[in-house]
Amino acid sequence: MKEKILPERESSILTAIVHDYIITGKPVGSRSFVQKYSLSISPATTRNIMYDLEILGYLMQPHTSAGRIPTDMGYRFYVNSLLVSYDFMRKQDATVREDALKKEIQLEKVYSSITKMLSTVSKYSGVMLAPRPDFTVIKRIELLPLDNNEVLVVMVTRTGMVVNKKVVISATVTQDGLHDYSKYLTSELCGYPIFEIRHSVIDRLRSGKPAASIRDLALDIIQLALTGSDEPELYIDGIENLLRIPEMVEEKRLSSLLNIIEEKNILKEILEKTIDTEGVLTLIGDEVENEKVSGCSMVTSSYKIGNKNVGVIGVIGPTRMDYEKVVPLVDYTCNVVSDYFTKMSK
Amino acid sequence: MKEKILPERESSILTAIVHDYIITGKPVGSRSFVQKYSLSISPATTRNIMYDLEILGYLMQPHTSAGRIPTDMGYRFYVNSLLVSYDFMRKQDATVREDALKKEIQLEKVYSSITKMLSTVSKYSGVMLAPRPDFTVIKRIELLPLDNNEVLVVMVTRTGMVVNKKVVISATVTQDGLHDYSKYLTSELCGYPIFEIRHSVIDRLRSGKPAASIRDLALDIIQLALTGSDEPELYIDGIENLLRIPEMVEEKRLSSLLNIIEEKNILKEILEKTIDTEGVLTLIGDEVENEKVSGCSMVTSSYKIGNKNVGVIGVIGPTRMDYEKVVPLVDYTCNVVSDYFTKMSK
DNA sequence: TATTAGCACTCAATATAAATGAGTGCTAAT
DNA sequence: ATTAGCACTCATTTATATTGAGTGCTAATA
Repeated sequence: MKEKILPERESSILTAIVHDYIITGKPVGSRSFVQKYSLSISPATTRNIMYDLEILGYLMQPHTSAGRIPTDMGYRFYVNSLLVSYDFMRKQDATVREDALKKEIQLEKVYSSITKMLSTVSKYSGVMLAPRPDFTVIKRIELLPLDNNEVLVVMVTRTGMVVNKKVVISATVTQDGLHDYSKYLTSELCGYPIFEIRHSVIDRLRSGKPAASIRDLALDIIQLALTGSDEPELYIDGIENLLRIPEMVEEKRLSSLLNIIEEKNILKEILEKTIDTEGVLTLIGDEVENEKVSGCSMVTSSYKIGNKNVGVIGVIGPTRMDYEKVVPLVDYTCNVVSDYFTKMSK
Repeated sequence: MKEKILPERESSILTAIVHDYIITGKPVGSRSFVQKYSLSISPATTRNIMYDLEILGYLMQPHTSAGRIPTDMGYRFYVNSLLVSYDFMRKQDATVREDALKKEIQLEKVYSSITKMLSTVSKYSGVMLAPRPDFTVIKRIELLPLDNNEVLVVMVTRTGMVVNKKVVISATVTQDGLHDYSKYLTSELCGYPIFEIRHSVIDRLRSGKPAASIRDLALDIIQLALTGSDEPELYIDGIENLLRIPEMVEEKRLSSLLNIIEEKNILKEILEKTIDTEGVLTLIGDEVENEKVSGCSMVTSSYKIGNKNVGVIGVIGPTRMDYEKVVPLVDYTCNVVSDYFTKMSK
């Protein structure tokens, strides 16, 4: 959809109006507007311009004798005309620092610290769609005896994360036996992503030339360890923040929000749709095509491992969100996350 | 503090009033009260009794011409006179089933599923103070090479949980070397709780008779792996639920609540204080001696490993909480958790 | 003596009416 | 094109009844 070109003055007034509304949350009226910004045009002129902008669909009036508020299209214009400045990021030291993440070997903690940080800095709610577990590339497998017939499967991923699974087997095996299994599995499966292991590698190995006797049981164990859903997990943080925003609390928007939190699937779907987008994506109001999140906006960006998009991070807030700060925040964080995953996977 | 004995009729009226207020949240007036419960006494008599109960401190009036609401003391009387019935627990299949927990080897997930369940069933907020990490008894230690000079320390606890730590060392060691270290560490440290290992066992081993050359580096590694805070972690779930309760949302109680969620320390302290209590503890309103949580009540219970109290679970809600359901819920869940931990640690 | 009908009184909550003020659109003059 | 001026609109605020569920007290009743 092509955007109409607005004359300079109209454009800057529109931008200013949207900006003002984002800050104050109150409809912007002509008189107080020119006064506040000491403009050199009269309220009447402003009114005329506002009228034009309303006809064009950028502004609307909540009721006849009120000031103007931006439509979704108005926000869109504002966001598009935003020359994103990363200045304020320098002042923020609460940002994710890559080296802080590096110490962590538990995926869940990495994810939650990223969302926590997004919500803390933005003062809205931070979300993260984790990479599909199936894309994880296995680097090393170690089997350890736990109990009579329980085996602990320790899998080290290419990104340096460690995943544990408990597997119950019928046969009993010695510790030395398991040690051999581990070597076998590591040598055969190292470098493969989980989905390949599940769908082809195991079958290939099974039907291959009759190998050592260890083969079948070892494969049984890893097969069990890799069972489980391939759903990418969704992390949310900072819902409390949204409750500090008046227009969120009002009406039934609150309960609609709580529903979303409870059934994360809706959000998951929305985020999954955006995964192939490059750069920061702002979804304003109804652009998020889901009536349950009407009145909300999302700023998202897909992070990568290497040059493949594997997941999405983002911030959810009211339509009246401080895009000027959130956009660079999401962009910056996304880069950090991409770098982190990419470096780790080398 | 000894409780005054109330005559049968007074007592049952008080109980009924508190009950009614818990359900409706509205001050209970004499006329509608007798009507609603088709009592055989007149409103006037009820008023007299209410007056007495007010003098005794069980009830109060929000304003002169309103009905009565319970004081903290009134709630206390109600809770004390509660003959806890576990009937409804049978109908709840959303409760934690021990066998569901048994499949899990990640402590964090066990904890969060317990709190999630507490909040889901109670419709309030579920909390859990996890056992101090230092009390964990080590059953088995395994060292695996990760990278050049990074070692993955896998610790299996007596309760069957698995804890991973990454340790960076200066020396380089072979895989076989690590294997020997593992054996050494397991044989020396198995059966000791972490705090003993930290405070005495390591020292003792170090100063013992000069052992194999592996000793010192092995001890270095485990020492690094065991560094870290001994703070018991706090898990919270279902804050959303509290936002559905009118009196929580009103005034600044909401923000006070959000603060608590943000700095978990306050709650931690409160819960830690209760850890040596046996059975279910109800803290009503100001009995939680912290002005930040005024207007809230907590129902808690300490769970055990063997016969030692190691942590606390509980439910946080408004003073006007449905104690009749929450008390058995917390009690029951606590038993399940105790049994679970105890069985696992055998 | 314990209970209750009756009555005057209170006061939050609700409904109704008036006043305010920030906003608009339109027109005519600059 | 811009703007001063003016009549008009309407959410918000303020002021003013009205209502109704509640109380306490007193005197009659069982």
